[in-house]
Amino acid sequence: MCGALRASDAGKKAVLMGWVNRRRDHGNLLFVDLRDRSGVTQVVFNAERDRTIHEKSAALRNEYVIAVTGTVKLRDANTVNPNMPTGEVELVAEELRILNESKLPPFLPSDTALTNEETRLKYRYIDLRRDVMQFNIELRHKVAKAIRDNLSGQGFFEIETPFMTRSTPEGARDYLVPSRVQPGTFYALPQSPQLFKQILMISGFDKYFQIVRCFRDEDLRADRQPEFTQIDLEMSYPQAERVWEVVEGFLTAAFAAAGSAIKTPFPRMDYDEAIRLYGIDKPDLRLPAFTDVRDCFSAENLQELAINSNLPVVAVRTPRVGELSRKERDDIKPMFHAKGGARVYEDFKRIANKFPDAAAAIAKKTGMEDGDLIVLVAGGAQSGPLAALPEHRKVTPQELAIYSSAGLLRLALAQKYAERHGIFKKSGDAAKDFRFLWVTNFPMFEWDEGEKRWNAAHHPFTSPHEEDMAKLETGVEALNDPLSPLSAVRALAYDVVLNGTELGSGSIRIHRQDVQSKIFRALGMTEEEARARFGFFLEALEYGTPPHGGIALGLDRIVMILAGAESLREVIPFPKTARAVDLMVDAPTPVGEAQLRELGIAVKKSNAP
RNA sequence: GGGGACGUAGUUCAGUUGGUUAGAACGCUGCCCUGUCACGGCAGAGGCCGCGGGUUCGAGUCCCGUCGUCCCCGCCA
Repeated sequence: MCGALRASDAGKKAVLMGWVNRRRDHGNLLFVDLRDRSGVTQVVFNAERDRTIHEKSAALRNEYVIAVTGTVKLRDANTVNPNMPTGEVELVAEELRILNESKLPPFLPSDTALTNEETRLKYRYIDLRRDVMQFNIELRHKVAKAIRDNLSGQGFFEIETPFMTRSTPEGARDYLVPSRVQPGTFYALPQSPQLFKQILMISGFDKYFQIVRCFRDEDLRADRQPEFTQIDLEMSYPQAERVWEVVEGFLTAAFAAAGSAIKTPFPRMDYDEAIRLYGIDKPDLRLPAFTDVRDCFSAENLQELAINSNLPVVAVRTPRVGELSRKERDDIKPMFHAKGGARVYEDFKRIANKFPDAAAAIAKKTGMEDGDLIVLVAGGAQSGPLAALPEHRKVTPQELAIYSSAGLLRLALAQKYAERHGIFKKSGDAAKDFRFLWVTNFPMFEWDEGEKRWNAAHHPFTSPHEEDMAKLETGVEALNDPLSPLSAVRALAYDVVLNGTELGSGSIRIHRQDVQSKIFRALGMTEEEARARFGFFLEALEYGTPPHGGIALGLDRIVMILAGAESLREVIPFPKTARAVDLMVDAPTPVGEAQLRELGIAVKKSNAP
């Protein structure tokens, strides 16, 4: 292999095959860097030593595929290249075969400047030759293998589930596959193997896992692709803590495979606490949490600032941004997307001028240091008096509006000034670079303001807390009430979060048919609707279902973070663009009339006025 | 569905207030070069300024539309 030769190989005969990475022509002396996935070795064609082969080498161009036979030679001390692993040796060419020529590529794998992504994706086969991509794909392989080995070692069976399955609308949109044998009917590609893995528990395979492709027809993001890979697992009889142990086990193995020693167990945090401290259910622990500074102001202060004194006043601290220019301060306001009645007070200096006592108290309470930026988010006075809220509701909708708009601003500011505070830079210390967290006790239901009903926050097979069953009973009687006791039902659901990215989501499932029915009812589904959608599953539940639970983690996201990449596309060999297009194969495409006819499908012309 | 950024040579980019023949670097082609490793030197080729329309004596530059890529919000049970 091109990356394998070392000083100890000197004098040996060797055959190297690979691509011409670079060519340096010195007249009668020609150097070629020969590349394969293992690395690069310098090959020397010397006219003095062998005129014929030197003449032949003149035809070599970038990305030609060649085979070179020669002798491994120790380089002279002054020609050693300490920057490459094979830099102590070179291959003196004795025989050259050009295995294939290459057209002039649109960009070279050896280019230092990165080509625009559109071109990279169109010529993905060339892009993948770049050493970074080779590294990422190899990393992906190692991580997946470590996880497989670890879960097998923990007694899990890898079991496949169907890709062509049943559409169960609700949640993400399905990708549909038309049936030719039964025209007018469709399979759906799985959004996750959720029901199949639960049925595997009912079937007695008490520890299941699968590294499996999932499909969701939703809009894309840097960390969301329409097809993505999950590490899906399920086990019988576990407490949530047991599932977390399993996950911490395989993540430790995966990160070890990537050269990082992470510490377990991961810290845990209630959903409500996450919202209060970070304004988001997937906090990035590398950045400082919020501080509630309402009590730093006097009642008169708050009135003067037109701040609602019943709601929290959140201080967002961004460390070490230094002195901000006037323009930079002005730029903060547009970064703030107010939810509800939330307002931003971005000019801390002005507050300090007007209310020196309050500012001093805030600086002290937030631990503000020189160069730190403090921005306040609070409820406007006009956001009105507090509605009479049921006391079981821990974070009220008005509070949530403040917390979550502050949470978004906190991340946007951290992103914008990443260069200055340097918190996102890898330090090499795994404990600092990888901040894992379990977020637990999610609410079971979320109020859908548009539809005026309750949705499952996780999925409808998630078990509620045993203690909250009573609230479920009474809540079912108040289905269309946003203040229904349903709001206080906690789910036995948990997310694993890394550096502000949701890696995975899981829960203890419902194993009793009567509880499952109640949940469907709470979601506004009639018995008939539930039967029509999930009948097969409800029936299966009635045949001796063991308690069970599990989780699914995004493999792509794990590898992305390990690779230090900004986008999933950097760790997926053949990804899609933001409009879900594969630029290399040019998919999706229209299909022929004949093919459609056979499927009993007619395409409606959509460019009607 | 909404907001924002971008689109100039094969590639990465520059292009001033709207003004002569649209530039640079890398890559490419040819010639020279025996110790380079992001080799060097000389010469050369290479442009539908994304596409369509408009304003103007004159548009890469201003306006409108459109297509494409990226980022964010909504969405992602």
